[in-house]
Amino acid sequence: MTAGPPPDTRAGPGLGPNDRAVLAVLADAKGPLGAYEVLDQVRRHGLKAPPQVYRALHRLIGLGLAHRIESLNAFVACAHGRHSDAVRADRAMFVICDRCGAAVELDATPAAAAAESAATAKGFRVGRVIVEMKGLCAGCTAEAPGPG
Amino acid sequence: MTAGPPPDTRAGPGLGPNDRAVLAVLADAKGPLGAYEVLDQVRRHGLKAPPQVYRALHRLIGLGLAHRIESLNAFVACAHGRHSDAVRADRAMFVICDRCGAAVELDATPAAAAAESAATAKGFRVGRVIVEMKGLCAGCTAEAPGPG
DNA sequence: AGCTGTCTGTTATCTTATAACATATCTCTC
DNA sequence: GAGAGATATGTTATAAGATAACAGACAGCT
Repeated sequence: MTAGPPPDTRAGPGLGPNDRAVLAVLADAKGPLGAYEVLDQVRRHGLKAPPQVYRALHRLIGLGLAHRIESLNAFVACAHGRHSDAVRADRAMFVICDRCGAAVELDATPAAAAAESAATAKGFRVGRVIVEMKGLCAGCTAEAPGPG
Repeated sequence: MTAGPPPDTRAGPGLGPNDRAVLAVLADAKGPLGAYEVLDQVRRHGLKAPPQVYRALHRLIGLGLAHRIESLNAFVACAHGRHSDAVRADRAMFVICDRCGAAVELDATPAAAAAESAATAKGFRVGRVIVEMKGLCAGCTAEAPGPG
């Protein structure tokens, strides 16, 4: 038999130990994490430099296991673990609470369809669609002042 | 009468000379500009440091005269010069050509409504809605390889 | 063994954005 | 026109986000 432990394929093929460490940190997080916050958390796994984290993040995003939130320059684990072919990774959208920082992943399909329709009418061929909302989550709305 | 030239109010009240310089650069640009690209262009107006540019950009965005494109960390002049109350500044969306860098501003109202609907159903109170699309513009689609 | 491709480690650097503090300017009031 | 308050500006330093470039390790294949 070969020496060494068998590869851990829990999270799917093609993931190296760095990828799994980064994914685990994102999955445990309460909300979106900046790349350097991830780095702080994975130092105990031996990762030391930004490129290691960014490489893992890029792979995870490519596999649909994580998402980048553009308006925060931050990253989250995908709420679905892994997207099926039917639910494309780039059809996720986020609502982000300005008060508590929580980010909730929602299906972007209807919004993306409306957006894509307008773009296609202008002759654009659309690839990725980014939809992000800022506001207050249910809990923070209850506590915050405001109309009605 | 007071000494000195009368205030230039072409672009509206409340704009200082820095704001007008930054806005003029954005309006002349072929596409979205990074804050440091703007800075390079306004050095001839005497601006020297990033905070001067960022402060002007923040004011312009607040007034609806410019937009930030989150996925590019870049800025554009608003295509409409100034939004009326009826067409809210935060109801603009962008399609960005990955090949030539062009960014076209479109009305985000239908897409934003669809997105907001999903968020409201989860108890969110929505403020700003960000919709950005990446892809190929009509011209670049014609030149680029691909299906159909 | 030798080749190839992927993943990893490391240093240095680049880009983007803001904190903090000082100075000036404008306007309103008395 | 002197003083107070708000707004705009200038400047230095630094925080935060991201990548280029190169070196080493390791698996699978012929």
